[in-house]
Amino acid sequence: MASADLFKRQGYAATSMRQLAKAVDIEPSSLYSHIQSKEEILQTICFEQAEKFTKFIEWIAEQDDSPIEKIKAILLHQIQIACDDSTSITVFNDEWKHLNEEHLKTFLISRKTYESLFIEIINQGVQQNVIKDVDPKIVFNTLLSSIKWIHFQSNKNAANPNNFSQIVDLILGGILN
Amino acid sequence: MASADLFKRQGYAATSMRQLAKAVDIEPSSLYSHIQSKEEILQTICFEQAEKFTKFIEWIAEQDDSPIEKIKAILLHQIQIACDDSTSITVFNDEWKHLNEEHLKTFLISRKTYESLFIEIINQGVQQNVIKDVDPKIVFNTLLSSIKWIHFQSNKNAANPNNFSQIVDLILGGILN
DNA sequence: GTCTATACGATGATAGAC
DNA sequence: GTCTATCATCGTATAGAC
Repeated sequence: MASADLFKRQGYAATSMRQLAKAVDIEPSSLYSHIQSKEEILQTICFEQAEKFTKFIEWIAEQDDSPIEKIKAILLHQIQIACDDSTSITVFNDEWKHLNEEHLKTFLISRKTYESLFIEIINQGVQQNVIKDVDPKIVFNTLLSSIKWIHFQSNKNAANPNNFSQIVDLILGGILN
Repeated sequence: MASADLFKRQGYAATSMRQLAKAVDIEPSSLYSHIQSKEEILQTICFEQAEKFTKFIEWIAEQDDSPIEKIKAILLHQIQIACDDSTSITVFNDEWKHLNEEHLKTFLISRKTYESLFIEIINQGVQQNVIKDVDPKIVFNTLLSSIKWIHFQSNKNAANPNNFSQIVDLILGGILN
C-alpha cells in the first residue's frame, strides 16, 4: 500500500489526500470511490496489524510451551512482521493516536487486551522462577520497546532473518557476558 | 513549554499555530514576535535535547569508568531526562522528521555522532569480554530502544526514580533469572 | 471508477495600527 | 509585544458528467 509508505515517512497528519492521490496516479476525488475518508485508511492499517498480533498471542497463550518459549515466539513473530511489512508496522506503532475518537477507544482496548495476555505469560515465568521478579509491566514495556527500532532499518542491515534469534537472545539474556 | 506538550499529544503536523496561540492565551499573529516560524519551535526542542545527550556521552566517554559503568550511566541519564521532561523527549524522539531540510541534515549528523560514541563504548566492552560479541549496532539500537516507553508513562507509575536502576539492570542483564 | 469543478474551513504567515 | 485584518494556499470532501 502506497498510503502506508507515505504515512511512515511523513506521518499521517502531514500526508494529504492530494499526495495520496498522486502516489497512485489518480485525481484526489477519485480516491473517494475506494475509501470513505482519510481516517479510514489509517484505521484499516492499524486494526489489521492489531488483529494480527492479538490472534498470535491468543494462540500462543494456549500452547503447552514454557513461558520463555512463548515470549521468544512472540518476539520472533513481532520481529518477523517488522521486517516483512515495516511500513504498516510503523504506522501501527506511531500513528494510531490520529485515529478518530471512536476507533481510538477500540484500539486502546485491543492494546490493553494484548498487554494482559503478555503479562500473564510473564507472571507464569516469574512464578516458575525463570523470569526475574520485576514489575511485569516494566518487563512487558521493556521487551516490546526493545525491538521497536527494527522497522526503521533501511533494509537487510542489522535486521535480517539471520539475526532474529540473536536479537531475541540479547533481549532475554541481556548484553552482559 | 506549552508547545512541547501539544506536539507530544497531537504531533507537530497536527498542531496549528492557532492552537499554540490559544495555549499561551494570545492571538496567533502575536506568536511571530517571539518566533520566526512554527518549525523554529520544533527545531529548538530537538536540538536542545540532542545537545544534552551529546554533551553527556562526550563527557562519559572520557571518564575512567568501565564500559559497563559508562553504559549504565548513559541509560540512567536518559531515563532521568525521560521522566523529568517527558514532553520534550517525546518530541525529540518522534517529531524530528518534521524538521526542515537543513535542520534535518544537521540533526541526523548529530545522531550519527552520538551513535559512534556509544558504539565505541560497546566495542570496548566486547574487547574486555564483558559484553556479548553481537553486532554493536544491534546492541546500540536495542539498548536505546528498550527505554523508549518511559516518556509515555502517565506519571510515577512504573517509571519513578526508585525503579531506574531496576530498569537498567533488566536491560543489561536480561529478563532471565 | 475516474474525471472536472468546486465548496469552504483551516493553514502558516504578514502588514500595519496601537 | 499585542492586536485586527487579511492573504494565498492547502486541507478534506462532495456533486455530477462521462
